[in-house]
Amino acid sequence: MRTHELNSTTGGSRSRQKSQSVTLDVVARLAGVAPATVSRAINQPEKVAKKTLDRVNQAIASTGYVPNLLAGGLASNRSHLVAAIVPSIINLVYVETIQAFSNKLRDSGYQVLLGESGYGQETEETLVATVLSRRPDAIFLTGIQHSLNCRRQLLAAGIPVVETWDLTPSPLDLVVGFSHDRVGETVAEFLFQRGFERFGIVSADDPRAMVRNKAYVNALKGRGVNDVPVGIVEAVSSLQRGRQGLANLLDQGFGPGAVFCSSDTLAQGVVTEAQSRGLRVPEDIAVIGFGDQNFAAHIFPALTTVKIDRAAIGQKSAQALLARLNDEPVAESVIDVGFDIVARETA
Amino acid sequence: MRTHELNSTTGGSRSRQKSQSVTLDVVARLAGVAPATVSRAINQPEKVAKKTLDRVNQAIASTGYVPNLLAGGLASNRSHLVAAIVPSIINLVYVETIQAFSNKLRDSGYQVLLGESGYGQETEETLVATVLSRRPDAIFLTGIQHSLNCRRQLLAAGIPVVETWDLTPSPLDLVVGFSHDRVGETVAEFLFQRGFERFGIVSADDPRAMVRNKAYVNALKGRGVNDVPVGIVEAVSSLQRGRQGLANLLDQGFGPGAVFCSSDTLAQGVVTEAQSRGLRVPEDIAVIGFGDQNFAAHIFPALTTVKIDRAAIGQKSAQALLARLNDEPVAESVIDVGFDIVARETA
DNA sequence: ATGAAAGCGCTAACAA
DNA sequence: TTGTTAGCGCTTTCAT
Repeated sequence: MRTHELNSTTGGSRSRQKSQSVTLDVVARLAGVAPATVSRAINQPEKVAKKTLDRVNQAIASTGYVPNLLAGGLASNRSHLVAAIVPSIINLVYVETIQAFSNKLRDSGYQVLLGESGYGQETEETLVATVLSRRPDAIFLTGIQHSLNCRRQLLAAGIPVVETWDLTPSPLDLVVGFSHDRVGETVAEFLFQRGFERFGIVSADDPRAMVRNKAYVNALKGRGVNDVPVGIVEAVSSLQRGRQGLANLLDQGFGPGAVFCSSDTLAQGVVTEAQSRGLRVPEDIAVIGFGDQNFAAHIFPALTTVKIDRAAIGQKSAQALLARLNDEPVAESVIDVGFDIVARETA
Repeated sequence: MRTHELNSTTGGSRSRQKSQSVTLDVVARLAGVAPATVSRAINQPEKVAKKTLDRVNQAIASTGYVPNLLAGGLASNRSHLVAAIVPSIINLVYVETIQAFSNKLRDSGYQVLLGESGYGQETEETLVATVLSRRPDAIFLTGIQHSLNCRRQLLAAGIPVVETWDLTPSPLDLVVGFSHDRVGETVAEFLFQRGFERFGIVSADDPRAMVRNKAYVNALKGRGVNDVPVGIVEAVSSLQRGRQGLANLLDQGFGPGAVFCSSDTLAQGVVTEAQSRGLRVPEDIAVIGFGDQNFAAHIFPALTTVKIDRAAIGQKSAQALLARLNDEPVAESVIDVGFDIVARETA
């Protein structure tokens, strides 16, 4: 028996509280109905006579009854929990997607269980197992690369799955994202059109960024640009790492030219480093970021970047999952949210 | 019966999967032992003979068994879930605390259920109820202000509670944080010592920031400074709002002087706005932030700020909660993590 | 519209 | 060390 003593509101006396002893049965007895009726009153009030409903609600209020969703989930085989796995919770970019996802699901009575996988497949696999033990009704994944074991577990769980932030013709179930290949190409094209002659990269070593970088380099190669110096930094972007990245590039003799960054944060670091060295942006160093985060439009000079509708990824993921959960037909299992280049002052 | 079809690894065939039908009993039968033994093998392996353990583990591996924690939690009255409620999940400052909290708890087999309350007591109350229905073993709260109903619910739940990011002599149960009053005073003192003569504030309208502001203004008053213009912006800090905040102050005729910001993000906005107007930092506008976020040391000029050990709040909260959960004596129920002023270039 | 009864998958005494 | 027996608190047919 676990009980704990909490200070009362007055901060004074300490008395033993029986832990959560108000159950459905207690409410039922108090309302003079069967437990099943209380259950219905809570979950399908339209199936209960108004008079009964009132009595039940009053009993609930007077007891302060809080349903036990562990029991409910076990009995109904629906946990009303949706798991979401992101590489990093301190990366705003993913959190904004999760926020939209979460809000949309909340409206339908689901709660989101958030997990942080880091940028490796192994930790993802472990996390998926952990999270599946809570029997979520559906699961949100970041990226489309998962270990074989992870795929198996997901398959065995028999729940709707949405993979996000990328695209593939053959998703596990559903996929909502955009093409990183096309981003890389489009950025190359954009910078080329702007008349830059030297091109560099400052990128985190995350897999999706690498895809963009590769496409960028290839597109440039197609334009006759063969030397594209790269400054790779560790996976969690920060302003500091952006500064290091540019310093690195400059050390490699990178002259006047444009730098494609794998995130706006890194881009901001590049701008900062340039400024602190007295280099002009964009004349000496032009910069294009990725993400169009909130600050992008407001730093000085304003950041040119690739705009990703992060909230849309969350919303559409929720929407698709909800359709699955309601056994509605899903119009399309591959949803492309696209991207745009927002030309501001840095490139 | 909810079953869903997922593409198999090969992306080809679509076959119905029975949803998670591997239970403890199946594993037990396969291993030729009683269900209880499998349970022990998983939860207290030291109480099981090595030979038996091996057989069980093999059965688990070959079936891909994933325990059902809803059932486990119901039976044992321990969900191995700890709820954490923060005002905003897109505010890095709180998320960093949660990350440390989460990591520490993971080591002891707990998973964190994260909830976002916004900056109001009502939504917090609703969220607490929602979250308690999952029967968490403990709960992490941000701030010390909660509605009466919320306090009641928490009390009734009978679980350990830690309030954070603030201090009070009479916590609900445990509190880990620092004194916002003292921050305000200390900042005033610091700026005064540096020889500034005019003082302003750019602040979000969140309650804890307001406490700091008030203490700052009072301390200044004690020094004979009576006019402290304030630029208040909406609760979610952003670079843009920082810029607006300074613009606002400047419109009020704020001359050369120092500005105390309620977050580093706002401070960065203030610096940016100053720069974009050709004002010198710190000569014309000096700035002190709050938080010492990762970027603070690396923006240009480097930000002077109040350093809060956010990870320590998370760790110590986890530690204290863990002690409660293990029925160990808790040395102190009020834990002050303190703060420091980091003098860099902006003030 | 409501009630009775069975059981979801697991853990926790207690026996053996 | 292992097995047996009861539930945990709910939802869900199936009756009524």
